Amino acid sequence: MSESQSFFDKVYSIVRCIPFGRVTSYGAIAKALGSSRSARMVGYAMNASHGMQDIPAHRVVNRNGMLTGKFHFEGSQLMQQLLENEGIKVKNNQVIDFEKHFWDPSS
DNA sequence: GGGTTGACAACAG
DNA sequence: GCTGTTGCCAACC
Repeated sequence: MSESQSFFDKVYSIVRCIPFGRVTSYGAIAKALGSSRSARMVGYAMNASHGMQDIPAHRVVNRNGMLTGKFHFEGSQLMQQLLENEGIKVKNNQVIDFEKHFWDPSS
């Protein structure tokens, strides 16, 4: 139970640690988990995070800074709304100044 | 136990 | 520069 957390739990742990007004990418999280190539798993874990209120999945976007998973939210505009609420500008499902708002999970 | 899926990422054409 | 395909790895059927 100490370090035996599943891949999902690890992802949740990192996503939950994303500071306010910051975003990160799936690949960055996957890399932080030690599997830089399991970015898809990160997204899959997010899919299960729907029941997790402590998982700000809206702060997680793809490496391109695009809100790929916005369709998985209850409202198509919910994800963008949350990001804008944190001071992050979103245009056409894409985060503006993604690099500036990017947060390294290893940090 | 095997095959398919997937909120991505990297490479090739 | 953009579109298409492959790779990864764990979960789901």
